[in-house]
Amino acid sequence: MDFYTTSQLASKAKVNIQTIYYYEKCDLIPAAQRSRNGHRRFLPETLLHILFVRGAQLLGFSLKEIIELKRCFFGKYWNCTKGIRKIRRKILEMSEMNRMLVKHIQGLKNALAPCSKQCQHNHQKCHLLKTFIRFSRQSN
Amino acid sequence: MDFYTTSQLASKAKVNIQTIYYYEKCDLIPAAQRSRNGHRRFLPETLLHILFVRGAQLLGFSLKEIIELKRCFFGKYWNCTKGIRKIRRKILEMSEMNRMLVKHIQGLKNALAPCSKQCQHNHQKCHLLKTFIRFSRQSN
DNA sequence: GTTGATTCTATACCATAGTATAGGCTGTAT
DNA sequence: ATACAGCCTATACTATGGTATAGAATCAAC
Repeated sequence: MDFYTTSQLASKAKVNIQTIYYYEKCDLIPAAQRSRNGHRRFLPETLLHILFVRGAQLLGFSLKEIIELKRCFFGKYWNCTKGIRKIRRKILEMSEMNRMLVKHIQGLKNALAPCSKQCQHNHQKCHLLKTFIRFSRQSN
Repeated sequence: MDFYTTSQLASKAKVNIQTIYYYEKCDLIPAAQRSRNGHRRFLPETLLHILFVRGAQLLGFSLKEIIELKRCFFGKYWNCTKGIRKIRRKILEMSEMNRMLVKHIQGLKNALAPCSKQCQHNHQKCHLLKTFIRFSRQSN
């Protein structure tokens, strides 16, 4: 059977070597076996674990959340139901983020509209400043 | 003329006292005058600066960006044109973020669809895992 | 005049997601 | 035998946006 050294794994996954150490320490990838000299020997499937982590990150999960997801999908016992529930929750969270983002974009556009036409150069009258300050009141 | 003490300003703005010190250090609010004993005396308008910062944060600007914005709108010379340009750039940035977010939400939903029907309990066949790993390849 | 509250500065600490560096050990080639 | 590459651990450092704490000075009330 063949194993990957740390640097082989890092280059295949296109991550920094330090990131491999970090992921192992955080239980994001299974701990490697060691050879007599203490060097790590990674199972080739570890690569998939790293890709899973990177994919999940891109999809918006934090490393903390990914550790939980991995327990569902790569743990001793599959617990897809639990994992799927977590993903569904994330989808709701992201939809809410999206709703806020759209609202903020619209808020900025609205703030800009009157300013572009003519600038009052007056703090009391400036629509832009008023919008920003108004925004600070509402955190919903 | 009346001034605010640090704690008065903090309570009016609904932020921590330490946050006031932090904002002053970072040039997010104008440095306060000091009384004989070295205690800060804030101009009442400083409150508006804090509200501006908080509003801009909620709208998606980082403190670093807000420092720049403040130079445009609260600096010695107004430079609205420059400020407006920065805001426009932010709008584009946020629209792009939004595009990605929508894509990620759709990606997650698609990944979940076949899984909900029947779980294969097999790493090679799992659509969910495949989706995550596929995502790790594409960072666009 | 003494207590307790407030203020000040400076430094350390929190989470997040790593990256960089120092110092030591191992392994191979010349 | 020695140089150099690679690997190891541990610690420090990066950025972001603050929060918490220690220790000193000062203020207000009784």
